[in-house]
Amino acid sequence: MTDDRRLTSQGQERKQQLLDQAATLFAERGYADTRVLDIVQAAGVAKGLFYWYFENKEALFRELVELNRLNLRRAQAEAIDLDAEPLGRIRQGAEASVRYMAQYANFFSLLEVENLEKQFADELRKGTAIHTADVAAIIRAGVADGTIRDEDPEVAAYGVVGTVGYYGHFHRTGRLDLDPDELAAFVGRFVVCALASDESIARRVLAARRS
Amino acid sequence: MTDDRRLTSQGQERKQQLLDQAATLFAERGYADTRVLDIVQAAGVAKGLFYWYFENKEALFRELVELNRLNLRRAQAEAIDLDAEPLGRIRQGAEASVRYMAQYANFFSLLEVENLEKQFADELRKGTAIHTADVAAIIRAGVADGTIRDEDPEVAAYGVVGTVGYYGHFHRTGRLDLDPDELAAFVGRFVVCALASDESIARRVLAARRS
DNA sequence: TCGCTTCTTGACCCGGCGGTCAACACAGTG
DNA sequence: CACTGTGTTGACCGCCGGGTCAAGAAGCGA
Repeated sequence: MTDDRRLTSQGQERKQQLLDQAATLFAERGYADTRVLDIVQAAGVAKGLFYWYFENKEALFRELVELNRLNLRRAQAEAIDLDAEPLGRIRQGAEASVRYMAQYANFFSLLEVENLEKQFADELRKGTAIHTADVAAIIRAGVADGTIRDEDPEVAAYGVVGTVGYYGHFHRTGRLDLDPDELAAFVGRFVVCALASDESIARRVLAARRS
Repeated sequence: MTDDRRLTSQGQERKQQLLDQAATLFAERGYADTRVLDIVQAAGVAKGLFYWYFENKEALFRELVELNRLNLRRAQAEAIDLDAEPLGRIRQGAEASVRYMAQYANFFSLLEVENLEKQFADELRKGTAIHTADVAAIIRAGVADGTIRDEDPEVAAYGVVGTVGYYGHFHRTGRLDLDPDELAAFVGRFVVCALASDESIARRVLAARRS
């Protein structure tokens, strides 16, 4: 199994190059329309080399998705102030996600990935499920403290995850020509207003700044 | 061109059968993983018959997407009371869309389709673009009359379209086990709260009933 | 220099899938 | 019944893309 392969630093660089090129191409064309040949040509290497580093096309894709998921999660964790109130945390996480997706436009949102290939659906839903569960836990706390409308936290969490995913998608596909920070701020307002139990709470949360 | 073919009633039934079977399979497996052979086997006919009715697999898919788009649009138009205030219309359209998608689970939301195949992307965005423009026009009126928060109507419209699309997707893929009417009502609340300029307006709109 | 390991190449293989089309069946009409 | 048009069949074809692997190159350490 290529996963257990010990690579020299040169090997690691080569592998990363393939991953980078693949990420760009998958984002541009989708998984199905990106051939292994396209990836290796973009990297300037021969086709057989691909299989030294990856078991197959699918394995490379899964590795990319997992990397993306972990990086997104890290960006969210870094942006979220654990001492903030629940709705503030929702806002921070949503804004961070939008920024992350704008910055790494060659990685696509989890929901886009989820839709792309049915063969990956069950496993790829893992990212969405984890993110949704995180958001739901925060919403539950917000409902309990009265700052978030009394809705089912699981259901509401899908609204946050979906909003982030869609705005990432529209931005990446060129239909929203906004500065990433502007877009992140808009998405933050959207989800805060959607969830806040009244407008004074929404106003307070949106006025909060984190440095 | 098979589009100009005059079909007997028998031919029309056969063609519809193929479309129906294809819709189900595309929804279950995606376009790429659904072969022409799968479709004709599901319909109980021979493979060559497919090409009597459709130029190719792609043509069938495009026809399905167009049918779906028109039907969704019709469902929205029927649900929207033109005399209602803007935010109420937004709510009605969103709820109708969610209901439509729950009812026709073998047709998928426009945004899902959009993501599926890059080869169709430009044309398939037509549905999203039309829907978004409709919603934006309503939002613009709502911003003008002060009932909708002062945001860019185009940007906000993507939030409505995206929310509907995502909730349709989660419901269809079994992660939201809600009655369609319940789900529609939730989505209606979500978008109304996200957009309303203050909570008394949100309350008024959500209290409104249309028989 | 030699031996071993890692990395790289590209011609080739093969299975799968979209699409073809000659032959045939069926239905309707004069 | 003969003719015409519509509808149907399935063996076959060709192309494409994922994957293979023997041969060779490069790198490293003794």
